[in-house]
Amino acid sequence: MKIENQLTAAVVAALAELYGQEVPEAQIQLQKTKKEFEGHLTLVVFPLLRVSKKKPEETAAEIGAYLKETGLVADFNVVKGFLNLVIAPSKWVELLAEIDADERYGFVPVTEKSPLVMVEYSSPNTNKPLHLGHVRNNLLGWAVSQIAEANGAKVVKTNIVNDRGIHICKSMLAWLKYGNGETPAGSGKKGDHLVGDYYVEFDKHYRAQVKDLAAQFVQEGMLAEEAEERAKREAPLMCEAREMLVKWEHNDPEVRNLWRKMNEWVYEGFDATYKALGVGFDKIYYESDTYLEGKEKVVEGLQKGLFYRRPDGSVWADLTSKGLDEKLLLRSDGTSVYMTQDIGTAKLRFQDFPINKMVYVVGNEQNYHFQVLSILLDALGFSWGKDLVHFSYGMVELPNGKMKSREGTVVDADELIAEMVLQARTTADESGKFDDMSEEEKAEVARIVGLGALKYFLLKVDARKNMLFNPEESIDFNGNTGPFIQYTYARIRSILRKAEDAGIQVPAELPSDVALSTKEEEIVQHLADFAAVVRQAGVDYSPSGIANYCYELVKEYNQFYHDFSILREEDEDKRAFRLVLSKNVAKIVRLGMGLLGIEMPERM
RNA sequence: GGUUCCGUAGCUCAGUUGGAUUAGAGCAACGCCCUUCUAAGGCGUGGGUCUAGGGUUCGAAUCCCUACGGAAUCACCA
Repeated sequence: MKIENQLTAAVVAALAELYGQEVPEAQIQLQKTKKEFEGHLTLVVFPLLRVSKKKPEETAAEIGAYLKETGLVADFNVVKGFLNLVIAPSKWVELLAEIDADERYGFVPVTEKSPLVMVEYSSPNTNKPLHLGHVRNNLLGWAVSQIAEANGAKVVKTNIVNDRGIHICKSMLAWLKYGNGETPAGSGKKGDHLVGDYYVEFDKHYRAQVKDLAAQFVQEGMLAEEAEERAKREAPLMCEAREMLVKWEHNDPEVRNLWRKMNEWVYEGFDATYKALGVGFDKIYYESDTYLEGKEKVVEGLQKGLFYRRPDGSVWADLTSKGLDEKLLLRSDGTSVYMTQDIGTAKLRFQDFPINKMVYVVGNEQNYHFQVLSILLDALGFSWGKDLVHFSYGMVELPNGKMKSREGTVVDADELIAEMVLQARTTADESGKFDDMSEEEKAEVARIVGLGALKYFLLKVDARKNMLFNPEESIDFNGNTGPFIQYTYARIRSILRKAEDAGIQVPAELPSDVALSTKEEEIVQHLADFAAVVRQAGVDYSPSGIANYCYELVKEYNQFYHDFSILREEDEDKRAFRLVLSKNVAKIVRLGMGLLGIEMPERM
C-alpha cells in the first residue's frame, strides 16, 4: 500500500483517538513537503481545527506524536498549521520493492467489464497531405487512447475520413486538365502530395479566372465587391467542379473510378505518414459511406417533434432554450450538412460497438459544433451523447502567425519528420556517439530520437492552448525535451548492461536496512506518484501531465546520478538499492513516455 | 455584438479538489565541472508588481466579478 494511504488511515485513527471524531479520508490533506522544510509529507491541519478545537500548532504536535508511535513516521516538526512528517526509512525500501514487483506499475488492467471508450482522431481530408496541425491531432489522439487504456478502458481508435465533397473534385478536375496522367509510381511523388499538388493547381487557375472575370464584370459597370462575389461563383472551373460533384453523387462511373483511384493514392500516402508517426486505428469510417446515414435520424427526430421544418423545406433544430442558436440539419434541397453527417457517423458507430464513452479529438475551432452535437445526440437517444468528450486542442502557430496554405506557410508533416530525424542524426554524428554503431543502428536511433523530440515538443504543452512552433530554431535536444529523457533512459540501460557484464546481479529482494539519502527518498516518492499521475491524466485525458511528470523524474534522477557512481559503490546493499532504483526509473519513464507514443532507445 | 477559451521571466512553457516570509523549469546571456557507469549531462549568477482593479478566505497565480489584451466561433462550407 502506498505510504500516503497508510498515513491517511493513520491520521484518521489519530483524530478518532485524540478527539473522538470520525473524519472522512477525503478531508485529510497530505502534500509533499516543500524543499525548505524537513520532511517528506506534510499534513495541513487547518481544516482539522474544527475537530480538535485547539490551536493549529497544538493540534499538529498532538497528531505528530501519535503518528510517531505507529512507527510509520520517524520524526516530525510543526510550522504554523503544517505538520511535516519524516517517513521511516524502511517504508521507502518497501515502497520501491512494491514498484519493482509490478512490470506495469500504475496501469489498471483491462477486463471484460471495462467500459468501451471510442476515440476519434486524425479525420483528414483526402485532398491534401497532412501538416503540422494534423500531427498535433494525431499525437494527442494516440496519447489519449493510450492513457484511457492505461486507466482500464477498452479503447477503439477510430478515424473518420472526409473522402467526398467539392474539395476532392477540385483535385480531380485539375488532375484531368493539367495532369498528363501523372501517377505516384511514375513521378516518384507520395500519393497524398501528388493529389495535394493538383488541389493547389486548381486554386491557381481558379484565382486567375476569378480575377479576369471580376475585371470584366467591373467593366460592365458592376461594383468591385459584387463583381468578385459573382466571379467566384461563376468561374468556369468552379462550375465544372460542382458539376463533377453532382456526377459523383449520381454515381457516374467515370467520376467514381477516378475518385477511387486518387483516393487510393492519398491513403497510401497517409498510411506512410501514420506509420512514421507511430499511430494507427482500429476502425476507419469513410464519409462517403456515412454522409447519407444522418438524414434518417434527422427525419426520425422531425417526426418526434424534436426538430422543425421551415416553409422552404429545410430542417432545423431550435436550441435557443439552451442558450444556443438554431442549427440547420438538412438543406432545403434535402441534402445533409456537416452536423447531419456526424449524427450519421454516430449511428453507424453505435451499431458497430457498445460505446460507453465517445471522445472526439478535434480542434477548438469546433467547440460550438460539439456542444450542439452533444445536445442533438442526447435528444436522439444516444446514451453517450450527453457526456461525450470533445478533446479540444489549440492551434499550432508559427512565428509569423498561422499556417496558411495560400501563403505557402504550411509545415508539411512528412518534411517535418524527415527534418527532425536528420537533425538528430547530425547532432549525434557530431558528438561522435554513433561511431561504434552499425549504419542500421544509427538510423534507428536517429529515428527514435528525432520523433521523440517532435512528439514530446507537441505533447508537453497543455492541449487546450494555442502553441508556437518555430521551425527555424528547429527543436532543441536540450532541456525539457524528449531526447533529454531518452538520453537518461539510455544511460540507465547502459549502467544495467555494465553491471551485468561485471557479474553484478540486480537483486530480487531489497535489503531493508539501507539508509537512503534525501534525494533517493525523493526519487522513490516521485516514482510512486506515477500511478496518481496516470489516473489524473485519465480524468481529463491530458498527455501534458504525463510529459511533465517524466521530465521532473528524469531531472531528479540526473541530479542524483551525478553525485554517485553506482557501479563503483562498495557497500553492496547501497549498490543493490541504487541499481533497483535506476532500473525502476527507467521502467517508469518507459511506461510514461510509452503513453505518449514515444519510444526509448537502448543506446544513444 | 453573443458565446467559449487564453493572458505567469526577454522567448517557450510548468504550476487548480485554494496552502508555508523566497511563484518553478528549459531556451537565450555569463561563469565553473569531462584520466569518473555516456558532457544530448551537472553546478552557479542575473532575470517576475503571476495583464489590471475589486471580492470571497486564516491563506489566491489558482475561486467569483469588472476592465484591458489576444484567439476561436456565431454559413443552406466541411
